[in-house]
Formats: sequence, structure tokens, C-alpha cells
Amino acid sequence: MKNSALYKGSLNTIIMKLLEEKGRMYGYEITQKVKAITLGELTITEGALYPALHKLEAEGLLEVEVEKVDNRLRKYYKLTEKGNKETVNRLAELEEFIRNMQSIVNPKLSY
Amino acid sequence: MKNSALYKGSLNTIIMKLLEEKGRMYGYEITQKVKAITLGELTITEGALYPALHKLEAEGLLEVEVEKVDNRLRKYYKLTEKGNKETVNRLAELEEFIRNMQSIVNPKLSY
DNA sequence: CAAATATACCTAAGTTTCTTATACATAAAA
DNA sequence: TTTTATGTATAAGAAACTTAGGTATATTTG
Repeated sequence: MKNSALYKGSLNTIIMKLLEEKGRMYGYEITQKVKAITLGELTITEGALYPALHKLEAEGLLEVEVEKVDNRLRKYYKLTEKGNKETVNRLAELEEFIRNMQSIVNPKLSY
Repeated sequence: MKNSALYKGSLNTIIMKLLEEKGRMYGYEITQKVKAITLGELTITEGALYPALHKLEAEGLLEVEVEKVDNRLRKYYKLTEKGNKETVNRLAELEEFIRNMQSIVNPKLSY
């Protein structure tokens, strides 16, 4: 049962959208949230997630707050102001992609 | 104006879906068709298209017929039997991806 | 008529984004 | 006590693109 289609390029948008909603989240929490929302169909691997978070932080779209909970480390991420603006763009792009794909895949529905 | 979101992994499915509909198409025709359907928003680059066609052919999902039209070469591609079956799977996967993305991006709509 | 654009194919180098595998560490459950 | 869950991280490799070329003919435009 292959990883059921996480199309490349969508991960960043997923992260940013969840952070926009929730305010702040830590990495592991994001993986669990995605799994829950998609009823187990979509699994974010750690090898994809952590580099993505670090890159978004490096780009100034996320900022991090480190906390210790239950003697274990957590890195909470939240959107910066720049990140908030960029989230709007990326969501618009994703929605455009979805519209385009539906025009191709289901041409009868797109008038 | 960046290339407006061709999420990686979707190109093969686009090609296969168009061939399923049209019966057979040649490369250049595919690029024009996609541009037309998406009102210019989605452009398939040749550097992506031709390697993708060759790979699908190598995998036995497409077969090719070469023709000369107006003194110019055309390579018409069509789905093999195996390609037809696989198209069903890929479309299902793409639709699942779209459902999952909508669950994430627009949680209020997904009951 | 010359130059640009459209049609039609192709590949190579580099980048991005993932998967897979591994590593470290603590807490809880079997 | 061993496995599973929680929590982070990186390195090597694969896959799928972009960018930038190359070749050639037909048509349109200035």
C-alpha cells in the first residue's frame, strides 16, 4: 500500500495551513493531525517534515519556540507575519491547481 | 509569474487521462490541450513532457505511432491495455489526493 | 523578403522535494 | 522487559521537475 499520493510541493502548504488554523504546532503534532484529518490515508514522513520546517524557518515564514514538556523537547512553530501573507498565496495556488486538475480530469463538470 | 503549480507527480496522470479521452495524441498537442483547458494557467514544459512520455512508453503504458504530417514528424501516443487499467488507478489516487487536500485546506466543507 | 513565431521533436545539467534508513532519547504500555 | 509511542534530527539516494540548450520545417508579420 504505497504512500497514497502526497504530491510533491503540497507539504509546505499543508504545514502553513495547519499553523494558520491552530496558531502553533510542533512537528510530531503535525504528522498526527494530518493522519487524523485524512483518516490515515496521508502520512507525513519525518524525513520530509523536519527539513521542510527548517527550510520554512530559514525563509522567515515560520518562527520557533522551544519548550520542554514531560522531560521531552518540543519545538513549536508558528507563522511569522511574512508567513501569514505567503500562506494566502499558497492556498490560492493550491486551489487553482485543484481547479485545473478537475478541469482536466472531469471536464464535464467544469462550465 | 511562476509556473502556477504543477504539483509533481500529476503530469503522468494528466497525460494518461487526456489519452484515455482522445484516443491518441502527440506531444505538442498535449501541451496545447492542457494550456487550453486551464485557460493558460498550466503550462507543460517540453523538458518535463518528453521524458515523461518516454518513460510511460518504456513501462508499457503507452505505445507510439510515428507519422509525417506537413513534412514534420509527429509521434502519436495511445494507451496500451495495461495503460488503460493503470489510468483507472491513477485517477482514483489523484481524486483521493484532492479529497485529502480539501479536508485539510477547507475542513468546514468535509463532513 | 527577412525575421519572428508556431509547430514538432529531443537531451543534459542542475534543483527541489521527497523516501528510506538511521540515530538519539524519554515515557508508557504490553 | 521489550515494544510502542512520543519527539527530534540528518544523510544518501530517487524521482520529477526547471532551465537551457539543440535541430528542423512552416507560417506569419513587419
